Amino acid sequence: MAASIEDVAKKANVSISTVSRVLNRRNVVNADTRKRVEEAIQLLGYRPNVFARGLMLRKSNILGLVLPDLHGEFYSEVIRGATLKTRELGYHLLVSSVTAQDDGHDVLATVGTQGLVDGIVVMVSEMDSQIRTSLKSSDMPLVVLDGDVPGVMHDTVTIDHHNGAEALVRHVVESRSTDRIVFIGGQETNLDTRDRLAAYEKVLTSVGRTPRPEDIVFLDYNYETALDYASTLVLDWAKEPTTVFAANDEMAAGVVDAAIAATLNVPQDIRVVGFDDTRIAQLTRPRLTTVRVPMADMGATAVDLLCKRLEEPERPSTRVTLNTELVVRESCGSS
Amino acid sequence: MAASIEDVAKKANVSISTVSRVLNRRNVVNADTRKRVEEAIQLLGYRPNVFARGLMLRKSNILGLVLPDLHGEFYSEVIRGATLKTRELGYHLLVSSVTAQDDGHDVLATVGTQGLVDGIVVMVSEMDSQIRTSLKSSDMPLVVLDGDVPGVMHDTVTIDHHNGAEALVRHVVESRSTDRIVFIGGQETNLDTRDRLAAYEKVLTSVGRTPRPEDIVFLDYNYETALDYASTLVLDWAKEPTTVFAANDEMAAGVVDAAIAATLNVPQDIRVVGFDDTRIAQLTRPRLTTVRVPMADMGATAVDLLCKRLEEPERPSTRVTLNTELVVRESCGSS
DNA sequence: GTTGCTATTGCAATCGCTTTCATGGCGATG
DNA sequence: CATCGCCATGAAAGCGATTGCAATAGCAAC
Repeated sequence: MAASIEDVAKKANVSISTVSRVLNRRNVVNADTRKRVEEAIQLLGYRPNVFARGLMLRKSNILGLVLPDLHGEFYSEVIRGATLKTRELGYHLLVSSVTAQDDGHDVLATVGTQGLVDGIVVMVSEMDSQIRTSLKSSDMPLVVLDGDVPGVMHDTVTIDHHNGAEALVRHVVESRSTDRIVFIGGQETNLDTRDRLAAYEKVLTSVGRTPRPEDIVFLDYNYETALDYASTLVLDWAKEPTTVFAANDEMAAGVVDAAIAATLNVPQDIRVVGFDDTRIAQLTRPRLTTVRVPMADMGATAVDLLCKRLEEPERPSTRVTLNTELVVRESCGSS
Repeated sequence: MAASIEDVAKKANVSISTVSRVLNRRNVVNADTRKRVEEAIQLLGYRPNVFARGLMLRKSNILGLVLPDLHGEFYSEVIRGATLKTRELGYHLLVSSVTAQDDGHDVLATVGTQGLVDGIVVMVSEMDSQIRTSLKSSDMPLVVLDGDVPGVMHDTVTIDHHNGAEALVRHVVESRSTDRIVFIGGQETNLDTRDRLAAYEKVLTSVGRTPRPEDIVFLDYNYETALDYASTLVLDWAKEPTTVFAANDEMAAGVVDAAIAATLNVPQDIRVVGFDDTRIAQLTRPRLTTVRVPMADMGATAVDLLCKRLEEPERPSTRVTLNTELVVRESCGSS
């Protein structure tokens, strides 16, 4: 049985109040007394009980992180950034994923058991997610990663589109002005996909071209799916000058592999660009032109924002936009 | 302010004891009463306060997961498996990483604050890690992932070497009996690296060959490092029939890329095999012969084991060995 | 010698919940 | 009709901290 504050008090010959005071650096405690208490603490290896503490303080020092699903490098990096920052700020991180079946069935149940976490970082990748409604019924400090939850007060971390998606499409449009550009997204309801598609349409429109519905398709962000899909179409695409814009690197890699399997040359016969700049982007041959997304930074920034709000609950809600960067490699034939 | 048990009691016109009883399905509560209470709970959206509960029960329903570092797909998958299983079993998962600087400075402080977690899953990848000593001073239920902590009672999840590392080396030795085999490990103190090296030495010895020190090198599991390292040596290697056995796929990919950069052909001029069968293994050209490691399974199994122990603290400590599988692709020239 | 401060420290209430023990009601038994 | 035992429920004692308030002591000022 671990030592309690009472054990410490006894050993140091003081009351528990005094022990608590030296622990919380409150009202001055006499130097001698403090020393005695500290020795006792040391001696007994005493650690305050989180529960008792939380009960009084109504604070757990635990942050919740809810991700749509924990697949691939993207999420891995977000978690990594979040973990490190959490640690740095003296908190703990409770990670939870929301699987498809259980679409936000109850985020609050997962992570929001009364008092368990002081606040949460949520990545809501689906527009119509039930997470949103769950979120509304809570008044827990909230940071939304790469999205928005209308009707709920929260801070936000997003990535900029101007230097990212738009720059990418602009790059393609400018260097390959005659190319047909095929957009391959993740799920149609996915927010990132929407944003990237919006950038695609915006840039095309800005140069006087009209996005064609048949050039836009929604898959699921996976390599295999993109590979399968592209396999049947890649020869068609290659009949005219075409660039494929995949909403993430995995799918881009799938397209590249489909092209290669069809004995096409990338970028000579067909061009491919991806998104995220994960490790994958450097491993395909040719390497992928893509947009670098500061994945770990996103996690870290979200945690940072959350902690700021915990310290100062009344601060106006903020939105931090992280920079992305166009990374030109060989897969788009213009490096 | 969230509703407390007392609010529920009042609304249902019973005492808090009764509310507590219907919550904990203990001694039979009269059906009518129970119904009244349940309605009140529903109505007020009452959720028991974790702290008050934990204070009495000395149980948080939180599991800790401590990983050496949160890089790459390997860890991402472990976390994924662990999260899902944790969720399934009704627990929460607190994830923490141990960075190099802070080498297990105090795992217990990180994850083991008095009572915060009910037990932990630890991946100790360094042999001399201070984590080990930290661990000894705790008597928290513990599951060690892919390793061992002598002197501390714990359950263990490992991967089998026979069907994995050894099969891989055997495959190389048998299909390319004249090849020099270069082993590229992660850090020399890393347990996985030790295991894979052991397999390498064992198989070589078993066929009457003597492992040569100059064929064994320790890097850091990273693509870039392996790329740099291999760049300077790959032409040398290629002078005689050589297969490079990298301790993970990332390094293998680095070697492949170094070879390609040197205008060598893989597998004609030099062969490369990796480990883990991460996504990367399918993206390199040629694709990597490697060993499939059930990464998500490892996380899930560890969590499972931990929960079993929580339910039955006195059960004998167990060791679960997960199967790995040789995956032969093109990079080793024998498919 | 009182009185008034200040610096320390202790007492006790409180947080929300679990659980032991006591109580009251009631049908069954002798 | 008194006794027993069983059910269902309430009262109250913690669990281990924090913290407002009271108490004590030492000291200066009048």
